[in-house]
Amino acid sequence: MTPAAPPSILHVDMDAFFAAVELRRRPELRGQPVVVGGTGERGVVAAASYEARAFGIHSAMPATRARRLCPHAVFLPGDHAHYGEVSARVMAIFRSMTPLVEPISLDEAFLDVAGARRLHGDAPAIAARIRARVHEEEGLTCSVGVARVKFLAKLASEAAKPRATPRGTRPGAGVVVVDPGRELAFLHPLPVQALWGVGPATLTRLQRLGVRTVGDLADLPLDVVVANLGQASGAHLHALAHAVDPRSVEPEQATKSVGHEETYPRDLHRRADCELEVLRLADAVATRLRAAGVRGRTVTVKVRFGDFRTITRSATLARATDSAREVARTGRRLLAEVDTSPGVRLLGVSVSGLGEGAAEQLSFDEIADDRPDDWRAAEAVVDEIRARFGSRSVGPASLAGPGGLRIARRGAQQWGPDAPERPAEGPGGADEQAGR
DNA sequence: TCTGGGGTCCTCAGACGA
DNA sequence: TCTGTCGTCTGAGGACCC
Repeated sequence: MTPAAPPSILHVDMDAFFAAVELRRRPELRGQPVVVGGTGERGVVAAASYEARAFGIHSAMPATRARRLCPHAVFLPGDHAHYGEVSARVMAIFRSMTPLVEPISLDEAFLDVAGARRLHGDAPAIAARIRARVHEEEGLTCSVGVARVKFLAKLASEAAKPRATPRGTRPGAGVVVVDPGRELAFLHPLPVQALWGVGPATLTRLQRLGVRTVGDLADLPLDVVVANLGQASGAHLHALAHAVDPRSVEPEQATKSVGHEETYPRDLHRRADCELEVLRLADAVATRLRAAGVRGRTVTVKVRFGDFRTITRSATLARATDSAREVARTGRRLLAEVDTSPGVRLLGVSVSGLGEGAAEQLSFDEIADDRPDDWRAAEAVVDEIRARFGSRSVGPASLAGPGGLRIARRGAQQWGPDAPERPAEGPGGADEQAGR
């Protein structure tokens, strides 16, 4: 029997990332409960310091509830641009150890270090080295899981994390290694919702089958799991329960859709307001498509009503586009099918079916359009002006108001609308430095 | 308790052409 | 010409992730 290959997949997860970055900027807040996220009534928590977690606050919790749980916590609006900069430096540390880095989000990534052993040592040694460098160079802490496959590495990093308790923060192991010989012993006692892909709906179905732990799921016959969860999810989760995960670390992931959505502090009732918002969102999405050098064929409009009922309407164009005018026109056409009078809480616009922007063929619609090349040239000029003078320097005339242009930007409202008392961001904000 | 934003993937139903 | 089947595409919605 050949010995099992040593584990070489790392999952690195920054500890309370956004909160930790804020504490680094504001050391006077250390030791206090700090909550980062949307500050308005409809905001949610993006990250909570371990002191805040001791009060039961966690990410994705409505901000209003977090305030009730800990009224004396310091609530900070998120700064997506800054977190992105810090994240890029942390990812660079990972890439200095191995080129096989798959970022999952700003604060976590998978690494395959099988080819880095000769240079940097075995996987646990590399994990320890990464933790030390992230701390030395960025003043931040992270937890690392090491295993033979991705999802076990992810569960291991979770096990390595510090824990918030009412009596204070209990430090974590920092690095947890799941050796091939003890994978099932590590995995099977865990609650089944620990598996990636088991959310509230799947958990309910599994509980109906009497499944509580990953081990319970592993004991079920495959056909029973598939019959209850569907072919794809059923087979996938059943495999995970047996510690089988064929997914490799993929450094290059092509974007499949680009979207922008926004929850409003107050529901929108007037159709004209909704149409204007669709224009804003379409402008933001098209700008990002052009920046990425891609075009898409399917335009989707998402509408969430005041009662949280959510619908989508989509249309596939004859040819791919990156034009704000075309995305907005399609978006408005889709919006026309929707009765907005009950009140609209959220609007979103996204473009999918993406491909490289080079090849194109004019459609009949476009040939009939008034000089499409002029529009394309105009939008290219808009991109150039924004790159030099900031995103609010130029935009559709209908978005101009007393406070200047209302331009949507990625991450600007990541965690819900801001509280009304927060001063409006003027020219010279973080975004204005971008593209220099 | 009242639920963000940016994504991916899956399922299902209906339309349509071969 | 009509009907049934199959595969593919499209649209809508749901579940899940961070």
